[in-house]
Amino acid sequence: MEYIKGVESVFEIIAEPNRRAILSLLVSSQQSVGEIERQLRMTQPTVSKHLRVLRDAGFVESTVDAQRRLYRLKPEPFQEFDAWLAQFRRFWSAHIDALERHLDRMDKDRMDQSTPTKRKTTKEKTPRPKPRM
Amino acid sequence: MEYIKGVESVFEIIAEPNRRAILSLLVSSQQSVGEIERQLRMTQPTVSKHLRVLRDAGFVESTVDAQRRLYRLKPEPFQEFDAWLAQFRRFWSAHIDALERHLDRMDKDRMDQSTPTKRKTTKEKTPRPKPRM
DNA sequence: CTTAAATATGCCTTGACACGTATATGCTAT
DNA sequence: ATAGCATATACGTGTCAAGGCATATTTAAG
Repeated sequence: MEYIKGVESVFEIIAEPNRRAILSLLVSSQQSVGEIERQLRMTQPTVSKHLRVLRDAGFVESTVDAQRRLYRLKPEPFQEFDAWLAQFRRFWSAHIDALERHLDRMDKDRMDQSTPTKRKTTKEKTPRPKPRM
Repeated sequence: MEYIKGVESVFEIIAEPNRRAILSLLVSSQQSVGEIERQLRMTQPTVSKHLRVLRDAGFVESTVDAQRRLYRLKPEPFQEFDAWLAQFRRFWSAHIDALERHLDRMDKDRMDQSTPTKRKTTKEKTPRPKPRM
């Protein structure tokens, strides 16, 4: 008997690129495992495993069609993600055009917690670490 | 040689619970590393590392205030989530009040919304949906 | 029943990453 | 200069998920 392994959050589910690809594929219509496998060029076990994860998390559901399983989207987890995003939506939509150009420009003075001392133009010194590619 | 570490997508960034906590904390106002450390009860290196990841991904930016670094949100990455969610939004909103009829809706909706349906007439046999609730 | 097709699962290896501890760097005041 | 605080990074370690491969399960058909 198998019991539930990891109750992954919605965020962990969609962190996987292949799973996002599967979800995007299912937007148009339901698909069988084999169809997903061919369109996304993944091996069959990989597709099945991801679908298992997606189903356990409520992203998809399946019906049986002969030897195939047809998978289709379920809406609930997306709503959950949207709910999380909501707390930031107000923030970004307010700043979207004004702040965007401003930041793009360069870094500007942004000090309000004054410590009366000498500081260097309060410049964000983004160390620009290692350009990893 | 140097190992080139993974370029994490915005989805991988928010998969981490502590990072989501930091982001939520910054919604109200900018915070220093020490303030985040205390409020979220994380060790200082952990906070700094997560902030580093968040900054590299464009979720936050920082300014220098004496010995402190003040971190605040940046809006761009959140828009990316919103854009990704958009492809599912129409789908799920139609489901909210008609969950029980969703199997019927799918076929009909595909034609209504002019979805690029490239389905290959997968014949399905009466998908007897199991009553989920 | 046997075979074939489609899908699911188990085992294993590998690599990513998060954390803790220790240390380095940056910044300011004296 | 030196000290001291705030933050950043390096290194070692443990954990866990994703993929490959082999095999089990399911379903249909002969």
